[in-house]
Amino acid sequence: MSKCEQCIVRELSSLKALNKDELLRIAECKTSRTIKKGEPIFEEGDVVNGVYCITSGICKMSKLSANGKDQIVKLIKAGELLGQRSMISDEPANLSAVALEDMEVCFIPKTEILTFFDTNNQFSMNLMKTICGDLKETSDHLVSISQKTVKERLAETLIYLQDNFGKNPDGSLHIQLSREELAGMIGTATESCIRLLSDFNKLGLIELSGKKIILKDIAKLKRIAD
Amino acid sequence: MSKCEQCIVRELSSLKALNKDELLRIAECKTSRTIKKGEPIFEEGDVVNGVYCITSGICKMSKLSANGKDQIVKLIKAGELLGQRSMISDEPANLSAVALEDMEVCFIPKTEILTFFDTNNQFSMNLMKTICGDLKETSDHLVSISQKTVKERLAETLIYLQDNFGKNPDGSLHIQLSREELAGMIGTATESCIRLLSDFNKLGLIELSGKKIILKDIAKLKRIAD
DNA sequence: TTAAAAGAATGATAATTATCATATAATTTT
DNA sequence: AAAATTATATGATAATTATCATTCTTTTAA
Repeated sequence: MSKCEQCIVRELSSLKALNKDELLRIAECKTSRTIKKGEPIFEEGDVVNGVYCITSGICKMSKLSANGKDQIVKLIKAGELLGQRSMISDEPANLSAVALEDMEVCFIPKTEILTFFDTNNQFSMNLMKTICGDLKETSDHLVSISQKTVKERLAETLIYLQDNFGKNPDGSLHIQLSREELAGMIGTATESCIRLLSDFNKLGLIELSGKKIILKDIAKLKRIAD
Repeated sequence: MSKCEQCIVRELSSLKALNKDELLRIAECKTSRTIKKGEPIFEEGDVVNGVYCITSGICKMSKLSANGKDQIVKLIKAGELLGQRSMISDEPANLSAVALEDMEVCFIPKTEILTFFDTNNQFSMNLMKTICGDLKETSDHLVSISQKTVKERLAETLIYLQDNFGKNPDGSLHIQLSREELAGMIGTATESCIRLLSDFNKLGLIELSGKKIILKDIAKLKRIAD
């Protein structure tokens, strides 16, 4: 079992405030797990007694609405923590976390995290700032969904995906979302999403080849997104 | 100047974790202010170097979108704190806070709050839980705006307003929102909101008399809201 | 390798929602 | 109290978005 010292999560998340001793304690109590693409890490309503460190891979956090559609609230990638919110609130998970590609995660029990919270001020401040950042992002997302058209949101989302998850050597978006998932991100019907992608394609803003999406004219996409 | 001990904010917010000494320190450094209905406490982009305790009144937190519409993200009432998020993130305010009725607020400087954060674990845990609660609420709001129709959201919002802000002796909603503001809460055009209120009125779900809204059939409203 | 299943694309159409115009009511100002 | 301003209401219409049906394509499984 690795000692967590070289871990990307340690480098990027609130855990960067932990010292060697604290990291050793985590290394001893953590459990690692592999999650295949499409599988859940946890689901809405599950009691998650700790946090997951994402060592590799990407997952979506989504909520099933009454009409059967899955709204994607957030994407999470390697280096981030998962399940902080429900651990702190002491509530079952509000969202499901499902792998978008194969993942490696480590689970750290709640008791351990709460000890750090009490004894390491920098850690608790980091955790706090992360959650505050999430809150700001979610508020902005809310305003965007509420006030922008589907077309604007699609353009905005495509740019977001490229900026945050990068592109493959061939220039296509690295993150692999089905049309249904992309629709679930922007909050629209799958067909509407597909139609607009076709439009963007015809206008030369993007290029579609199979599942792959290549952004061709980012300036124009940005102008559409506002 | 009051000593904060009897204050409703002390009773309801994260500040309940503070002891007498800590309350005295706040009492000494706080500044009180009256805000008239319609006036801002702070605006999007302002640097807010502390938090506001809401002693009385209600305010809306909103964000102006590119198309000139004001999206209301959250309502805040007496007993709550304002500006925690941007204080922790160390960023300018992401939302504007505008009084919906005359308000009394006390301002506590950031330095003071951060001292408590470092020295009083219960306080920092409370603050954390509050922000986590906000995050959950905002996520749920996001899913609702994204997946529900305007009609469903209107019904949902009317019930929310009555549940959280109560009703007057005549049975009307206590909180006074203009049609434009109500539209800004549910994320729709003012005219659409007015039209649906008329429909609800004709169906006997609510009663409109001037600005006042009386909920007549909560069960049916709930059924519409899902 | 072929059959079956799932995903993507497109057309036709309906439903929802926004916009513009205008009328009426309420509130504020003079 | 009258005039002016603002808020609310409603009609007509346009734009956006969803839904259902169907075809084509890709992936998965037999």
